[in-house]
Amino acid sequence: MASRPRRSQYLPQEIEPKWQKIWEEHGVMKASDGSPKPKFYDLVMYPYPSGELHMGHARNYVMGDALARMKRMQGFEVLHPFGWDAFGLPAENAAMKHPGLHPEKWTLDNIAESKRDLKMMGILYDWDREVTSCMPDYYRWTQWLFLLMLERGLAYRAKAPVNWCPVDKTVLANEQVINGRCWRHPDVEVEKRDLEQWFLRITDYADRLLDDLAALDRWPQKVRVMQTNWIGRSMGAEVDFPVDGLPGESVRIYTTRPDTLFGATFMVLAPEHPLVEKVTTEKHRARVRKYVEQARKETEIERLSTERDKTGVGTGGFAINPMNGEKIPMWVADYVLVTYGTGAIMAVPAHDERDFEFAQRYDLPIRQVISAPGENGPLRQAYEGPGVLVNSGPFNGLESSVAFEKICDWLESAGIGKRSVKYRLRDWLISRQRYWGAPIPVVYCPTHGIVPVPADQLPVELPPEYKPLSEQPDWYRTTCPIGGEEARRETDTMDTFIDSSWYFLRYASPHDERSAFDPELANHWMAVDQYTGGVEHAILHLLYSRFFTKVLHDAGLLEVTEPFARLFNQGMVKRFGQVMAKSAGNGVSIAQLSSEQGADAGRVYEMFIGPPEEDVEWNEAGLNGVVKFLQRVWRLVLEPESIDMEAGAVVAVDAGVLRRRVAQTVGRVTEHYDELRFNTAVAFLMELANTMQDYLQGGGARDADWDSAVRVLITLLDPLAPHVCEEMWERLGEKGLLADAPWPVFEAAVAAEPKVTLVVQVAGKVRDRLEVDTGLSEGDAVAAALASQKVRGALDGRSPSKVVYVPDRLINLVP
RNA sequence: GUCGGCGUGGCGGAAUGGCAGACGCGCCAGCCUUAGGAGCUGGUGCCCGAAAGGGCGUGGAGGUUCAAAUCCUCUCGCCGACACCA
Repeated sequence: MASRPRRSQYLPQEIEPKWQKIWEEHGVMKASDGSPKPKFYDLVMYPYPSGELHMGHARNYVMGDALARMKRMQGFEVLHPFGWDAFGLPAENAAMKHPGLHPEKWTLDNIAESKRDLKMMGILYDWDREVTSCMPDYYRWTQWLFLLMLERGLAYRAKAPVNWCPVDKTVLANEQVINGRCWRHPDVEVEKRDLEQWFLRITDYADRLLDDLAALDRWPQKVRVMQTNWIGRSMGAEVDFPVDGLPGESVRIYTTRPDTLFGATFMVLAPEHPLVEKVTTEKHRARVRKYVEQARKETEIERLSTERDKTGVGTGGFAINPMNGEKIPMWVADYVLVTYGTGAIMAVPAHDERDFEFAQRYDLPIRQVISAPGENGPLRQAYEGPGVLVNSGPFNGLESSVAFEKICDWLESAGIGKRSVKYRLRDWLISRQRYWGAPIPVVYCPTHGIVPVPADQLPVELPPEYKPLSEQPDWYRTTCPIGGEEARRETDTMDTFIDSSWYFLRYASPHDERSAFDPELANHWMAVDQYTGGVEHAILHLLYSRFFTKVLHDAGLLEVTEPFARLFNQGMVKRFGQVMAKSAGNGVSIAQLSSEQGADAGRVYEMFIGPPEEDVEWNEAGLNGVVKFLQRVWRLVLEPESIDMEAGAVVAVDAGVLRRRVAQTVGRVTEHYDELRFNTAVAFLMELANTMQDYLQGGGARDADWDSAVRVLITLLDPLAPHVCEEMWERLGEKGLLADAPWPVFEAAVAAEPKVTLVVQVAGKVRDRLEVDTGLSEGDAVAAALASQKVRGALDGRSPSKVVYVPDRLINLVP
């Protein structure tokens, strides 16, 4: 140990646990429902409880925490809750791997571990409001919401093709099918089975889910585009094509290009289309059956691949094009999907790439009906653009967009077709043949059919034994709630995305035993003011939550129609070029960081490392830089006399410059925190620290200006490095967060830019400086300057080689 | 293929029409020191120059503007999402 007096350093290992304990004892982040303060709902996506956390997980929690702390200091009543998306497959996998381990135990153990790490990072949540989706007091209300959907006609049962493992006798998720085989039995081919499944009618809300996106102007553009594409609304027409030789029979097709109807040279039915058998002639029957059988076996993924050549078979049957009475051959091909539109299309090879490819392969006729600019002679590829109609009888000469409307009018008046809107969004299949989920609360009664479990009998609790519900007769045997007959419970559980579609409402009244949420409290806290989480949820979770919110609004239980006012997707943390993950073995453990550089350093570093929406690479050297910064702040605040003054500062910072820097920092840091631009906020704090150091080294007095700089520095840094800041407050003999240290306000008098200066330079020689009133925009200020006598004189008829607009604050900061 | 995003020093990145490279890392030189992965000072885009100073510079090519990393057109490269939706 050195005997020379050391500069003091703070020891995170000592002060961090100390403050974490104090915060917990004082319930610092508990949200009060009846507070007169304006509310701020700061939410991070609740995670799947995966156990020990690393710094990859920490990034968005630190962002959420920093914002919560700032908003609290700004006088908001902050709701910053946390919970666990606790149902799901990983728990079942763990249970299968370790016989005797129950998914619930595994899950709750993981939660305890994760929770410890969050606390170790100094993240403050209102733990009184913690929700855990796998607990009966939560899933009871998930079940209640299902019943609400059922009551409102939004839940229904229908047959759907599913992946079935014949050995496990269960349905598999798409992710569990590997090369057409069961993930747990690599020798066993997965079967496609049509099974009765539960669906939610999200398509009823397609228009509203799409149209309301426009109002979400504080969502990333990217997410709105993704949702728009996912919903995929298209405008077109349905048209009936009579089947030749089968009077009264017709095939309905859907097209977005009714203006190309005269170019239909064949028709294609999806293999599953109900009329395939009927229109097929005897001669073609065997081949068609074989093709249909083959198509059924293929997975969705194989079928939808564009890489693949299109295949199909002729049925021998013909349809009549209602526009011109022409007989066109009917084909069956798997590039037409039974689940979209009407499951049948008219093929217009001249104006559709896919039809063109198919026509070429099977030598089917191609007839151009839209003139392509600069093209004559036979088309070498499909022309999908707009143009003037040709070969289209009475509609020749019309522009395609006009023809679209005229032909639709004609179809409607002739009664053979109508305008139609279609979506690519499908209804939401929510039943899962899994144990670890919320049981779907219905009973099958031989007399009364599907009977919802009465709300006062909820929850339908999971049986204690971990075993498929369909193999637990003691559990599923029950009586009909209506007539008391012997009945059977639904043995499917719900998709975990249902759990997460409403958890943000439960936080408003987490212990309510009479309802899923107290409408009054939910209306008080909603909408979420800031929602932060990974972009991987850009579609599913965010779309489902929007759907649930709208349904609850329609049911009169919620005022808002959108749950999340502002959305932010943080980037991922990488190390050694890979995303930090337990499986990759490259995670920086929170426990270890905490015992070495400290949680504060980790927090500040992770915010400083790069733009919050970008992926960033963790590196130790950068972390050490932040450690140095925090230690420097510690010395500036607590022992400024230790700052070496011998060298003297070359740039003398006087009190005026210091004051100005302080005011500027308050303004910029506040603004950047609000926009979650933490990387630049940290840079501004470092600049302030640099200026303060220059001030001391230039012999600046430790007077009121200095004290105010110190106070501002600690306050602004507090949301990111709360432990060390609280410790500094205490050592200065002042109150910190616990006493609601107010957030500094940008002092308008100093902040305002009273003037700007234009520096005019001609040929690098002639210079002039001109002060311009503020109130003028930059462009106007420059124009005014260029028009002024003073500048005109300096220019002497030449044009300026350089005009620089310098805001006053910069001129004063940079001598 | 379609849609979206991004290209700036040795590195992470600032600057969203107004001093390009803030802030940090790294590196160079020096200081201090019972020596140390500590602290302090100065330097650090590239080229010419002893310096003063000058020239060039935000993937590339054009354009708009007094002024462009920023806006527009084309182009090259990387990343992401969707992917036969008729």
